[in-house]
Amino acid sequence: MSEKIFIHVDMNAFFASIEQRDYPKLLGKPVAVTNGEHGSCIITSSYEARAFGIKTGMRISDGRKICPYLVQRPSRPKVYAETSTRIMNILHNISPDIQIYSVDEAFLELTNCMKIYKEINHVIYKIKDLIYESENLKCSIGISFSKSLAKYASKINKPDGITYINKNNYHEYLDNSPIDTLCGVSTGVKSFLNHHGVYKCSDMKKLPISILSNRFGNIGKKIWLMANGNDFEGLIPDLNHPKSLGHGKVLKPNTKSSYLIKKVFLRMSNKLALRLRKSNYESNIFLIGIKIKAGWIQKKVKIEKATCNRNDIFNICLSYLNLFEKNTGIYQVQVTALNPLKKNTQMDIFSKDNDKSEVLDQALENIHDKFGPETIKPARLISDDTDSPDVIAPAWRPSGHRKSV
DNA sequence: TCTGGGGTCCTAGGACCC
DNA sequence: TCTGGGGTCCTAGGACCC
Repeated sequence: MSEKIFIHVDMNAFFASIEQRDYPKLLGKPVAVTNGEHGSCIITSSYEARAFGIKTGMRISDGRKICPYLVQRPSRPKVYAETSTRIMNILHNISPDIQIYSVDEAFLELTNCMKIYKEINHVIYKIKDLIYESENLKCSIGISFSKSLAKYASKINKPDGITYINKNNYHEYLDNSPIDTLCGVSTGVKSFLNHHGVYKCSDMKKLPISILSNRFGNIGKKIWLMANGNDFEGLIPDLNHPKSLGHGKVLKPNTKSSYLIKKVFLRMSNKLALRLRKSNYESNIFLIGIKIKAGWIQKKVKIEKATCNRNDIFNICLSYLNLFEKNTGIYQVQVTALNPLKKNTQMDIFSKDNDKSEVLDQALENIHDKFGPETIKPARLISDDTDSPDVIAPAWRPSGHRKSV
């Protein structure tokens, strides 16, 4: 039985590289991409910036302290999304066995198509060439007999690298690697493992798999197998629709102004409604949450009739908010539609059967499409500081890859 | 020192039923 | 009122990813 072949394609400093590509004067310079012109948090940075110690999540002000000439660029989600879509299409043409892992990462299984390609190197260089010709961007590729090792491999030679981990050499790579280099091991699992004397992957041999599975269930088992180079997980096909769609906003710590809190809920509701409508989704379960000092307090609210209407959603938020004392200090809010489903019927905006607010929403949406978001908005939201630009999340899928129902 | 925003998956345990 | 046993559904919340 021949072994499987997986590759993991990872775009190098994706957003920052796109900025450097589109603005050549940024080439060779330390670039930090932030959420909008005045975003305080660094989403990602160019390799030149990383050389100074710039890291994702760092505040831009702290970044400037270690890298005075750091160039700040507002993120352009639309451009990144379009670029990603083209790249994923290229990959899909190489092999239909694809799992799009995030906006800039994908797994491909080449086991079947090796009959056509003969040499693994031919495929790898073909991918790199096609992406470079199309997008003027570079990627790193990891090749191995399992997904987790392929992902691990793609990180080893960056940028623009190729790393092949096979059955003969995987111990050399894996054994001395810190346990948290594995995808799936973060602070929680890591501290548990450290507590049991596991610091690098080879230490895992000393730990019975049952200890991990008792504590972390199936994920624990999977991590144990990964550390031993025995991960058997295949590609996970893309969903037909997302499992949730939502927005949240971090507030100034301990915000008590109910006016401000409602305003943020209104904005989140609007954003969510707009996004639902754009993809023709609606939902009848909403997760509303506020974070107080002690942590999150969330509630799932079920309504009778599924909706994508901003007023409906906002009203759900308001009734939840009413459960709290007026003076509760709030740190963060969240509005999420769970299990959104495609609307059954095409809405005719001229039909008399549609209620007014739906027609209005449709009209607003058309304006937003033409002139950009929030050309028209409720008076309460004019000139306010609660907005933040849209962000691309890992679950985001290039258009065309998420099959519509 | 948890920075911001948007997701997924999994599990323990309570509610409810016979 | 808890005695026994067994099953399902749902929820809250933890952990992780980019």
